[in-house]
Amino acid sequence: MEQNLREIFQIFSRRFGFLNKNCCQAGGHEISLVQSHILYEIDRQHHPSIQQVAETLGTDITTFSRQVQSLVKIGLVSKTPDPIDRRIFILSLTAEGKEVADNIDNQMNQFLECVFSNMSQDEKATVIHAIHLLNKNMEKTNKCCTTPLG
Amino acid sequence: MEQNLREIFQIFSRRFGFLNKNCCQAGGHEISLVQSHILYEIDRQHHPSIQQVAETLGTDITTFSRQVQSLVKIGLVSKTPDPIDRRIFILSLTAEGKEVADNIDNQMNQFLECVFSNMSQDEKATVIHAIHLLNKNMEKTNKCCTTPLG
DNA sequence: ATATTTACTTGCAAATTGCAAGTATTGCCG
DNA sequence: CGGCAATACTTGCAATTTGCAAGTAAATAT
Repeated sequence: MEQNLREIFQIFSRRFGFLNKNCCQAGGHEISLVQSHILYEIDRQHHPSIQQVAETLGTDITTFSRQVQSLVKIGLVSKTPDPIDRRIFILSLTAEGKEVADNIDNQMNQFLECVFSNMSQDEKATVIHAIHLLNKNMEKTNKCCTTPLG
Repeated sequence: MEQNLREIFQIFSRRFGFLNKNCCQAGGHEISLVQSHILYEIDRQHHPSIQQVAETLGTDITTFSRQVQSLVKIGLVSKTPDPIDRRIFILSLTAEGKEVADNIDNQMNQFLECVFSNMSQDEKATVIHAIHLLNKNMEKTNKCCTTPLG
């Protein structure tokens, strides 16, 4: 029963990473994996600042600043100065950016549905419940271990 | 019940990625995330060739060739020509490399145990079972969806 | 015996990264 | 109010990482 915990997570995480990579072209835009993550996160958060998204993704702020610039240049993201605090830029997806993000999301979900299609309803529910459990507990465990999570 | 499947996986995968990143210095060697993945995979496979590991990790072979060179240079990996087919180089961890890989692995598992420590035995078993299910089904689903997994 | 394939390596040139140092705006404290 | 620190973001490098093209060397096919 006490197997190597890391191994099963490592394999799963790698495969999920491949999936993310493969779905990058889904929007017809050939964006990079990093850009895909950024689109995803801007879509998910409610009018986030540059700082917020950079931190969420664990990216250096200067690197992130440039990534955003490139996404603005290709017309997928727009930067709006915060009306209250003008040091801050609010990020949002353009119509085109939203479309790309949605296409990627659909393709991801489609693949995942496909993975689940070989499972019973019970198994599927179990898996979803398990991931929720993991997420909840990983969040709680931020300061538990010697190495803090970023 | 029908929530966004991708989301929960995306969050989990990202967090697990952070964990991997944070454990890179565990061996006292300050290696990069990519190097950590390579050490892990060399350790896991049984005397793999350069080609094999590159493919497993989804890395371009030329990039991978250079990554291996750097790991050889810092003394964590050794390249041995295959006695039967001399085009092939067999990869293995040096004693030091094995130690680094083990340290990282221990730290990863330690953190994961910590995450599980807030769960009941039943919950833990459920999660482990769920990840196994996922891995099994993701493997089966290679050619299922329109976008093939790498 | 020659051609093709396979495994791996190098030459670039482009893209990505992060630290240091910058600007601009806001908040703080006397 | 005025000056000083803090915050949000941007640019200047310089180093690293990346991948395609083109190479070498060994094995396999014809």
